[in-house]
Amino acid sequence: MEELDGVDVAKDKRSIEIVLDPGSGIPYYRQIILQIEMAVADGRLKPGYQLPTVRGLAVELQVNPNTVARAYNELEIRGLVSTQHGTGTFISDKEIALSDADREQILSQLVRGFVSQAASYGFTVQDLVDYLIAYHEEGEK
Amino acid sequence: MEELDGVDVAKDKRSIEIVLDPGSGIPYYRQIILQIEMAVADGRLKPGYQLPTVRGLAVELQVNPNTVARAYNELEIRGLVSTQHGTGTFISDKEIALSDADREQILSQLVRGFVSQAASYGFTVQDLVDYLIAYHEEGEK
DNA sequence: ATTGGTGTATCATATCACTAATACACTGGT
DNA sequence: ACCAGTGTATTAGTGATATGATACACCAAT
Repeated sequence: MEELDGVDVAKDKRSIEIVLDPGSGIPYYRQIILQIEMAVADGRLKPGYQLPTVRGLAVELQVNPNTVARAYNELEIRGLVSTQHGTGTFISDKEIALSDADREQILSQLVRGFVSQAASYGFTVQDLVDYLIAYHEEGEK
Repeated sequence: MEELDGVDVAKDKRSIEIVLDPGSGIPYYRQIILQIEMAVADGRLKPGYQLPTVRGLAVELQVNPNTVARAYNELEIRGLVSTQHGTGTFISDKEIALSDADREQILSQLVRGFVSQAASYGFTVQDLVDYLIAYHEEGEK
């Protein structure tokens, strides 16, 4: 916590901005999850970074510590973060947290749900493939 | 209900087999929705076909008529079926129920949600495209 | 108009999801 | 050992969700 040579030590702790929208109909704990997911996905949070403490974030968001804890807990189950009791909650390397078989299973389940949902709107799998490819190329430019 | 000349009249009414799994954790009304969605998606139910009546299906599934009605109601909101009070519930042409622009918008939203969700598990869009294509080819054989 | 079919509306109830209050348990530096 | 910081567990209250009981309303054929 000191600066030996005038250079700030990397604290691996970034303040991530989390905002709750009470009128969204989305539960608080889920809003927290989503925003952390996003931050990880787009690189704002990197492996090793410490998340705000349960209490700290709870005060900031004017919410019960349990609500934050629940979000963190669910993120840990998914392997996105790793918590040390008494120390804090940190972003983990998601890639290696799950076995390939697990990832395969999850992906399968996600796709199945997606296809089913889209089918109810009359979309075929071919539609989805086409659109997704377009979406992919879109994101690259 | 009679056969004048020995030929069954086309009734536009097919008995679609719906099965409820009490242990799946999926609500009955949702299971009904899903199975009808699937049947429409793969062509077992075509526009104009009449669905089982609310009461009939309720008795068959040993469930309250309200539960079936709820499923049908939700399907109507999505435009997948059309109900005539006092007459019955029928598959509608979903394809033309929505404008192309609406469909595009919905598809976009679905894909966005799917990609976001998958991203939280560390999957890239490329992963999704690959898997979806595999899934598609799988379904064709 | 009556009747037997259809979907609909209202209310009750059991269960679950979400959040909070509060107390507990672990960790690291002093 | 202490203490200030961290996450955790238990319990309870509120609201939403899912289902059912029951009565109502519409339609078509007679």
